Amino acid sequence: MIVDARQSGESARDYAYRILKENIISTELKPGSLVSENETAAKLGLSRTPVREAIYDLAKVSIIETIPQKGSFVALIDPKMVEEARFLRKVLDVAVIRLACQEIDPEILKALEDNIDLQEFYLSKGNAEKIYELDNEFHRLIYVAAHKEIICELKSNMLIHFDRVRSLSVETVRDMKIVADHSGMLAAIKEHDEEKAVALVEKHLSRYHFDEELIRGQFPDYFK
Amino acid sequence: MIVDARQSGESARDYAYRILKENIISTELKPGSLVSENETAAKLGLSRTPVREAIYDLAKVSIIETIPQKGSFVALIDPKMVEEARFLRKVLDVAVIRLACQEIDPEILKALEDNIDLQEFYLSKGNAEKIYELDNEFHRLIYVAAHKEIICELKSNMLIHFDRVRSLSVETVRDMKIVADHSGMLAAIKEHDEEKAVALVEKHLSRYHFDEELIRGQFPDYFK
DNA sequence: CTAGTAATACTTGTCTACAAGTTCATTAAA
DNA sequence: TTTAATGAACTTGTAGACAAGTATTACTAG
Repeated sequence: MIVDARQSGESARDYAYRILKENIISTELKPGSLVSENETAAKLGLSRTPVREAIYDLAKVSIIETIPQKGSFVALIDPKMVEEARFLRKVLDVAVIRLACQEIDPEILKALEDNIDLQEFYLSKGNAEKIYELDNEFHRLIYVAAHKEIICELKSNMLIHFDRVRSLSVETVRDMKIVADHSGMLAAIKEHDEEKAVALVEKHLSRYHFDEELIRGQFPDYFK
Repeated sequence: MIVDARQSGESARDYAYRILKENIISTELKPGSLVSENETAAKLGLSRTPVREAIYDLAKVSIIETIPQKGSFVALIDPKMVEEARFLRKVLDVAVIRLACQEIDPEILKALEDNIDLQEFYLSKGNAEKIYELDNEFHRLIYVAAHKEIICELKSNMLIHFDRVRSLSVETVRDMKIVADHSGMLAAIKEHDEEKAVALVEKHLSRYHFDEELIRGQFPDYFK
């Protein structure tokens, strides 16, 4: 497990959650592997309590399965679960961008514009990691524009299933297209053009195709 | 706080969660009131740990607000939050019933039919509480039909905001209409008629109108 | 050598104790 | 009387111990 430092102001629980989530998405913690509360607590320099809470959070969206008196295990990749995550994201993203098209706060609009400027900057630098972060933030801002922050949070938790298979996929160079998609969405929001925005969201999501057979061929043990 | 007995096979954590949720929805635990971990644990005959975990779960959907070293408080009614819950329910219910219309397992269909028979039975008996339970179960079954169980769970958690204001509303006699709505939805699913089903879902949800001014007039202290 | 059993080393579930911070009431001083 | 300080009684955050259950391993009996 890769453990980076605890950020200032981060509670023990949040710290444990962040580290576990990162390691699950990257499959540094392999699907099916045991995540012991004691062992994790020791590695993070915490007691069991906050670690236990973080594990429980992850279990709530079935990315960890806890079996009483046996252990907590990173869930095997379950195509059904990946589909639930994909479905949730699509349904909510579409519904939320419709709201954003209807009315948007100038401040949020500014934040979206700044975000895209940064995306283009890092695209020219070829910094994929930064684009990944900005991508997440861009979509979150649309939820903020629609005043649906809690829903965004719920979605994020579920998205772990999706992000994990994404991280296993061969990363083709598609950052350019992603940034262009975002640009188009922002334009649609400015023009209050719901249909255009929705079409773009759907196109955008289609770029993250889950090629189950391919990944299953490479990592058969990771699957349910 | 009204505490009924712990069910067999129910973990301490689940028990605490269930009791707290019921008391929050019924406003037996008043908006703004303190929910002390120690006090709750004592009342339920548990230790702090499982109670703490239950409180944390509720805090995740902002129905409880925990302030470190100060306390955990039942959230005041926040119309924004009620709206987020309503929005989530509508968007998901619509998306999910579309899937159910496309394809439905005969077993689930049977369960839906049985459920409606029971609804009609209890309607004739005038048993509102049973209808409430069957109502929840009916909608859950549609999620099961669409293979979206986890999403259903996430929605349920958020719905607490919605259910709480619903429980504060004067209960007009509308059970009849609700049961009829369900009947219509089932028919639409059988006929694979998506548009009809969606129209019914939207009509159905419109019956749960949140009359903010009315409730605010009656319980001004409960609001944010 | 094999089969069964007992010990052991794990796991999570729960409980209790302590640490750190907030609030509020009481008390003492001006 | 008013005001400021102090301490008691709360709160949650974290830590660690014990209980109960499981799986493995080593050992003993046949």
